[in-house]
Amino acid sequence: MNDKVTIKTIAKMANVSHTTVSRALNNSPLVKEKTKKEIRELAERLNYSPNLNAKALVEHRSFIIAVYFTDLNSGTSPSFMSEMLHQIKEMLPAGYEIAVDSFAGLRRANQSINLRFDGALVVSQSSSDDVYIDQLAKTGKPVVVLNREIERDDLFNYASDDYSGTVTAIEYLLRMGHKKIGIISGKEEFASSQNRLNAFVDVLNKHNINLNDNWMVTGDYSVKSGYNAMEKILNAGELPTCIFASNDDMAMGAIRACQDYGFNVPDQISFVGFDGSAYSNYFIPRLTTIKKPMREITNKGLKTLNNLINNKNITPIEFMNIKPSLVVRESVKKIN
Amino acid sequence: MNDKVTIKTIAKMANVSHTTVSRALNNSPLVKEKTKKEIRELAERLNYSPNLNAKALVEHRSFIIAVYFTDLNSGTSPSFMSEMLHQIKEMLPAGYEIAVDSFAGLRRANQSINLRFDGALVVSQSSSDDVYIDQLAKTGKPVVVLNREIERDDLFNYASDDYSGTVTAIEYLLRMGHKKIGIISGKEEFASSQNRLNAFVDVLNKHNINLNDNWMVTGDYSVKSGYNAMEKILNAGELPTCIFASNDDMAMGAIRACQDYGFNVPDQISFVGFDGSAYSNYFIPRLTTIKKPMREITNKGLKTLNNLINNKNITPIEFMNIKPSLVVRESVKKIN
DNA sequence: ATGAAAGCGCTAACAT
DNA sequence: ATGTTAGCGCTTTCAT
Repeated sequence: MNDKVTIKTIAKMANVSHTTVSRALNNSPLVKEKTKKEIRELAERLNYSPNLNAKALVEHRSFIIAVYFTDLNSGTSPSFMSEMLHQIKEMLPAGYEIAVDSFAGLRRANQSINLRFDGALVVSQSSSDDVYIDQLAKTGKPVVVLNREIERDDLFNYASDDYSGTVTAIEYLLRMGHKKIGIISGKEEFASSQNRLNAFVDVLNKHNINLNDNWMVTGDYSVKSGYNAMEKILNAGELPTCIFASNDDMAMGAIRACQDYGFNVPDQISFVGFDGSAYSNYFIPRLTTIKKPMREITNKGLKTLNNLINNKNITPIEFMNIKPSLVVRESVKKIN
Repeated sequence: MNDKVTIKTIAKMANVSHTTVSRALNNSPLVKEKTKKEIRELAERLNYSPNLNAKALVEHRSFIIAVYFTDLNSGTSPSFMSEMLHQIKEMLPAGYEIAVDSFAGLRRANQSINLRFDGALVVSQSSSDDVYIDQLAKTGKPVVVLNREIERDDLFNYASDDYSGTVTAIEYLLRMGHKKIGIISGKEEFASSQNRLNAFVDVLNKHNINLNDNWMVTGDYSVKSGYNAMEKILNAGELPTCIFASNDDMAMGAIRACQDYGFNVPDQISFVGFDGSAYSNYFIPRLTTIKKPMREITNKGLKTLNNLINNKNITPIEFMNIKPSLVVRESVKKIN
């Protein structure tokens, strides 16, 4: 255990002041090349690694990027989360850590946000996040909100256009001849659920198609909730010819329920999901779905955050609603 | 923006020294209750929040728990990862951050481990992690390795017993009358793949059942790789009556392939998976699988790490291989 | 091109 | 019960 090699250790060995060591290690032009080289070699040999706490204290930055999710164990699909973290980590400059946390966790523990971060990336699902987003914004540090449209114009914000994605889905169903259309909604407090539900209602209204209350049920975005929701529909009398599920996980659960109750998908009941999850293409039947533009959203967000942190920010605050796309596979049957 | 409220700000306002403020805020018994109360109220009112960098510098700890995965975008199943992070976050004392990182990321960027952490939790899949685990161990700080059995006895280590789990699976298949058994292995460099493959071979040998090379293929734990692997088996001539897939994701991909090639599962080909993933119970057919004891592993690991960090450690270093359990569902058919 | 000294915000001896 | 002082490891004036 090489006990605490600091710049002073190196300074002594190199017969220079610790100031010079600091400058050399930070590649300051003020230090002679020869000296720099010596010091660097020494640092390498001693396995020196700077004390980030000290550096952070004096530089007023922490080398930490906070990544907040609405909740870590529900609502946010695991594959979304892991892809997100991977992408963030890859795009971040070396030396930065990502601190993962959730607003739901803070709420449960009655805590406030941690103030030690240089920039925050919020993957928001619910307007209940707003109080925390506000706390983050008040720090004056760079904050970028992803995934959900927020009602403030002082923060960069990139989201997927859930409304238009749902319109695309429902219009596709109509084109395929469906008129009896049901919906399995997601968590009621999630903006995405609300937007998708609103779009669903609007499109059917626009086409003068009656809404059947029995065919409109609510889940919580989990596979199991999709299963339960579908059971309700299956037990309610007349059946719809197709279901729009607010996400792929619930669609899969619901299709499972159809199978258990002896209904063939898509012959008797068709399904459209939402997300474009990794499993959707391998499910039986392969799921027709609306693919969320995750990569684009994350990419945009991280570029912006990096710029903000490095003060390379010239662009004004921007909001972008990125359009998802329809992926046609096997779970929707064309009917006359 | 309340610019930098420090203990000195509070000290001045309360007409005490900053030391007293520090003590009061840390609930030292040396401070009079009345003074404490005043100071606390003042802190609250001023929205004071301690500078963790300063605190970390002087206390020689950082309030950061490092969580390392082998890779963030492959090998580690997303649902495993998100459940893990959730559990970790819930069990951690308030004020701690979790810094998520991956060894694969470090390798790609040619970086070393970050030294700013009070304890590290390693979710290891591969022996290629060992070089980094060694770096972590050398810091002398608490390190707990999860998920994979490591070949050193100076670190706490909790893993799932992949070998025995696979034995259970294969013996179940034999009991169900199967003799023509194939395997789809996971990433070759992953210990879990090797252990599962070894157990597979050993059990069949023990029962004097021939190994058929055509029925032994390798994937990479992804759904897609399961699909591709199964295609190979399907195209290779005589078919096995069942397949042991090294994880659920590959099983699902493989079943998808069977479906596409017109084979019924489980009537023509049976399947056993491994993991007990969230989707396995909703797949069609519901997947019979070996459930990894994730929760137990994570729980054990975190308790130990917490104890280690708080020096409550009396137990000697321990290694535990926790046994997984068979979950019988619908993907295995009994044959005469 | 290099060094001396100050200070970031906090805790901890060591007074009193 | 409270204050004074020093110091954690680093960067940054200000000298030289």
